Amino acid sequence: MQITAYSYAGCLGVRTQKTYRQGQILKLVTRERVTSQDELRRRLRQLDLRVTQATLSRDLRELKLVKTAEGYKPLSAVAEETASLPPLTRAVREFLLDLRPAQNLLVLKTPPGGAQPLAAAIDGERWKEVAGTIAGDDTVLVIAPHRRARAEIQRRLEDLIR
Amino acid sequence: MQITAYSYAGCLGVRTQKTYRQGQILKLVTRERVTSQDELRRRLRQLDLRVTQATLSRDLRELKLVKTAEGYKPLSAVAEETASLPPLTRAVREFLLDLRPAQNLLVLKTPPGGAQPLAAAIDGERWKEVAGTIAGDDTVLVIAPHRRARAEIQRRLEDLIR
DNA sequence: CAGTGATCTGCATATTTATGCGTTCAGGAA
DNA sequence: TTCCTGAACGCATAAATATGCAGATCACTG
Repeated sequence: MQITAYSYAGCLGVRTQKTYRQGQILKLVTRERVTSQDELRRRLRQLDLRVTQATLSRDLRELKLVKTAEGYKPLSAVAEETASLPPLTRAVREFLLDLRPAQNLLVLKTPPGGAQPLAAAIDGERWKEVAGTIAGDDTVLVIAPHRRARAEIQRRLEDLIR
Repeated sequence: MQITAYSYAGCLGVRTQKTYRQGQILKLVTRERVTSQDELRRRLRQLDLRVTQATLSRDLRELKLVKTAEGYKPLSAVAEETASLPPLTRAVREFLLDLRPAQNLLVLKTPPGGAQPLAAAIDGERWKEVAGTIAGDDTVLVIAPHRRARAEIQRRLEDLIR
């Protein structure tokens, strides 16, 4: 027996359907690909929820759903907290895919386009162990004066990963 | 000495500034709040990168940057893989904040509006241990026939968290 | 090199999203 | 009750974003 009593949304006064509607939006969006607010509006209409696009624009903002190439998606809580971290921490978590030492050098791998911002973030720290950085498209070369310094930089970066 | 040789973007032929530009976009966007493509266009112009809004629209898509109330943000790799996970896994990771047992019941806490989709996802599994679910706004009550079943459901949900 | 296909980009415009303002109504306070 | 106040919402439209198409340049290939 599935009880499945969705929506006792009426408990705050039947007038406002906002809470119930937003729940349905979340449900819809996590299940299927919805690529525009107007499409969402039509899907909701099938559930007897009639609202305008304007209202959906407001709902989506409140629910922190963002438009991606694959439709609206929740901006995970993880991604959010990210915004308040120090620049280097953010950059490392966002872009650093791989890290390999080579004598006094450190080779960092990132997704395409990620090298520039990662290198910028490292430069921003002004660590004295860093002689310089060279950033391509998906690779950053960090140059240290000697192996000992390289090891220290490596340790710090690895610490930031989690 | 900071070498900081950004941008040897010319390496594939000077003509295309795409790679370099996208690197700068990433850098800009992770550092400051950019709320529209036109604003981004103006910031880039200060770096001597002159492109139209149309190009930025394409860049942002390629870089998987999404528009949020606080400006454009990277859709973290984490959030992405999420899209391909089973519905219940997604729902749990996205919405489940807290989980507490009470005899044969399980009380799940979610952010506002998250209860409906989470309950729907649980229902979708059609587990025989689940007698039914009741979803409010930020709370789901999962009803099991007895404590043993509740423990099993709890175990499965906890497994999904990570 | 001439030819071919792929990529990048701008332009113009279609499509989509955001928002100022006005209305309605629920929930108090008096 | 009657009068507030604030939330929810639609309407109209402004603002922002996406895209079809065409021109330009590059990377190859023969």
